[in-house]
Amino acid sequence: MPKRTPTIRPPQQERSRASFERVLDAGARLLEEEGYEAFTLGEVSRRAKASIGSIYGRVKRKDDLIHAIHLRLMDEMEAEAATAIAASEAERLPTHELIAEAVREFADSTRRHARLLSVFMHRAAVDAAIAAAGSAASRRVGRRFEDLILARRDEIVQPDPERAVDVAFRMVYCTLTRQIMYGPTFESDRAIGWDDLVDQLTVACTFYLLGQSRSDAS
Amino acid sequence: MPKRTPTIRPPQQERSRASFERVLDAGARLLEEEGYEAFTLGEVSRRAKASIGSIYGRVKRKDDLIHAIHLRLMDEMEAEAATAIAASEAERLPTHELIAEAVREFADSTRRHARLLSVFMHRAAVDAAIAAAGSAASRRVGRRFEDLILARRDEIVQPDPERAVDVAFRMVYCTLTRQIMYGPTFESDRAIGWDDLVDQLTVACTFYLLGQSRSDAS
Amino acid sequence: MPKRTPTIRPPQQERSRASFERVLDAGARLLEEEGYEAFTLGEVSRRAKASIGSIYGRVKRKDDLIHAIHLRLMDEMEAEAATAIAASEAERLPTHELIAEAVREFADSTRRHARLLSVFMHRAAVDAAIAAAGSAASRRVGRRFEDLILARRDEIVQPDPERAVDVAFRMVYCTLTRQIMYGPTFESDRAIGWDDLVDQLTVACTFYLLGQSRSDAS
Amino acid sequence: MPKRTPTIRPPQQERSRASFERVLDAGARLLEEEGYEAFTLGEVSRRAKASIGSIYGRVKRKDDLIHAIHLRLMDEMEAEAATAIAASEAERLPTHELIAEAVREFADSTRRHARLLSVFMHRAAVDAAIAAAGSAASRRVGRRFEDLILARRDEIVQPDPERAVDVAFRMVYCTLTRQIMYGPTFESDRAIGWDDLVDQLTVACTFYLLGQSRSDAS
DNA sequence: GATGAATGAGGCTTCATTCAT
DNA sequence: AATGAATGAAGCCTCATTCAT
Repeated sequence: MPKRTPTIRPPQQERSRASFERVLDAGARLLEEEGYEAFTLGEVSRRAKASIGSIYGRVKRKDDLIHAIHLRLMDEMEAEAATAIAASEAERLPTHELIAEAVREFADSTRRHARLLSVFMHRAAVDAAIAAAGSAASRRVGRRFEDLILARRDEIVQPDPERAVDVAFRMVYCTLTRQIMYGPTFESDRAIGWDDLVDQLTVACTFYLLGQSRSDAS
Repeated sequence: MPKRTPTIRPPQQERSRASFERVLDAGARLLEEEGYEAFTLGEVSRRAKASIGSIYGRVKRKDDLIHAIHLRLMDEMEAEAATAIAASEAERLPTHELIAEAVREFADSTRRHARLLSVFMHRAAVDAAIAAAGSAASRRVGRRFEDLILARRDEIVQPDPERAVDVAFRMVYCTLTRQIMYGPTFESDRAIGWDDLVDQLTVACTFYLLGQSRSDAS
Repeated sequence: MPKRTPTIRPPQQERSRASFERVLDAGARLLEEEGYEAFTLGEVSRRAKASIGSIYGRVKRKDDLIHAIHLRLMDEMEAEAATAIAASEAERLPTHELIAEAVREFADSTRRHARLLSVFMHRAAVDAAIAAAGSAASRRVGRRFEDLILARRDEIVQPDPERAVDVAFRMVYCTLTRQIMYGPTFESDRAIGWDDLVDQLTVACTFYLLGQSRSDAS
Repeated sequence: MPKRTPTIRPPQQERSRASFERVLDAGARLLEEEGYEAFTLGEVSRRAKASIGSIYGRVKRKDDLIHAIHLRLMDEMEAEAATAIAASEAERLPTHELIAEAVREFADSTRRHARLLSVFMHRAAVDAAIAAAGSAASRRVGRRFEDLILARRDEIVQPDPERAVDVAFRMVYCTLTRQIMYGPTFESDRAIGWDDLVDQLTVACTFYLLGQSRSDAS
């Protein structure tokens, strides 16, 4: 578990750790509530009741503060994913239920952090550091998802199981993250509910990976 | 065909029309090449060899210029989609080939306009007018896609064919647009090629919509 | 006479030329009166009655404004030197009077621009562009001084006349510029008057270049 | 020997003295290596491994720290000058060799401390305390130089020997300090070497003070 | 005394928008 | 209508100095 926060000067007094924690919290809430364009140091400073100068005591530039908030989120989501996957593995479920569970866990975590995640994903288009960290976190989650299902490789009907599992993960990942980025009616008139969409993604993955017969139950 | 450009003052003279056309072209290229943050009126004016004042003669504010460029792109992409769908309908293909063709046409159009589309999609998160226009265009394309396939409704194995076709469109739309926004290795380590991904999305849709048996051919 | 002002965007309207001229004047006076540390864009803008933004319409950054003021000064001083040297050449004076005249002309010009020149000389220690431009101007003046006297090369008693004339110019240049940079009592308790110092430098040069005998008159 | 350090609170404990000594050393090196603009208390503190607070325990404000460093340098250079002059006096040299020796000693000392000295000279333009202390030190050195040579007053050919020796000192002082402040090619294209320049200054002084005949040897 | 975190004034720079010509 | 210069509101960032621990 390597430390990945080189852009932050660690505080050397307890008092300041708490203050910077307030800054990170205020910054995250500000991003959630008002979006990136409203994320000015003046506003962060106002909300966190910490001077601009004290923020610059911890980070070298504004972007580094964003990165710090991002890393916190990525770490939190990864921990959630790890816990969920470990739980699923322990249960010895039939494969189609394993897929359903994995998709649902991922969906829940994504939805829980929807607003903040969405801001960072947009930021990733422009900020290489966020793109790199976000991509790395996604890939780690993706690897876990794929390993979990590849443990049942012999049930997969596609000729290249690795590729198929990868495509399945992408479909789930991209469809769900798009919903949180633009809402449920961006690309279609149908206002499909979140749970309904998650179910259908599960069905689609099951058909695609396992073939029709295995999912007769659903 | 509703008038969707209320924010632009139509030019009175031919010479102005040409000049504003240059502005739209230069703006589009600037967005493609340098992204939204570099899109300043000063730079647009420089590239289009048109004065800032003359731009303000056509639009009330900077965002309206972005909107005008966006609308042009949406119109162009919709026209492409309409042509493609009409061609597919005329061919009387077997359903799984129809799906493959529809997915491929959509993918081609998306890819052709990748850079510019990507900028506008990010803008949509922050600019309600772009979100609305982008969503409307996507929905029109989605409706066409879904109607095309729903013409074969009785071949669909899912209990709610409308919903299933909708989910299928979303999976294709979201997975492909995400690739153009973040590249092929954002969410996964596997560097899957564009064509390969398009193929696999087709397979996944076919399995999901038609069940395993119908797609034995692929 | 090459144009040496690449850092300034030339105004394209007459009105703006006048405004920028006011900015240069106000900037020069501010430097003279308050020195470099007080040279803030806010103060320049206030004195020139021109907005900060309008200054940035002409220069890319604050330093470029300083450079523009510097170049104006260098050009003016060079023109003065050229005129003076031309006049001295025309007179066909005996060599020791020629030296006296050249030294005096240089001294007058230096003294006339003392305050501003002093600011720029200090700036040269830190700003490479000013050092380069200041050095180039000094060298052009030095070359003229040296050529003027080397026209009488056969009267020079030192074994390497070029070097001797060069050293003479340096002694005059350095001693006089130091007086304007730090005043007449920095390096010595004796409060020597400017004219007296200029005279003595002339005598020293004459003894050094021509030997004792030629300067018996002084 | 007047007390010239009123702005520094003397340390009460031995440990503090050592710590403040480290601050002075680090500050001097920082000025030498990076110049005045990089001289921030944060950086001094970092280099000296002493807290900012502890620096403020010794000095009332940042400038006072600069002054302390400056005084140390002035004291050191004066001690060097005193030693050198005493040695020259003891030797009973012919006058022109005495001049040569005095000039050379001064040149050596100046050159040894070039970087730091240069920073302080520029600072003197803006900081009156540095100007005063620097001027006082220069004047003490100048007085020694002049007294040394005025001991041979009857060999001086100029009508006002005091003034002539003063001018000679100024020429040497100003020409050499300018070389260390701006380098050997600022005011002239000719790249004259340091030793060569020192020699020629000696020759010039000798001609000026003693007349041509006495320096035939050189 | 020592520490270093916190403060906040102040400087530079950008750019959408206005407006005189 | 067209031009592009002028405006001024923000925003970022630095650092001398203070002060709680």
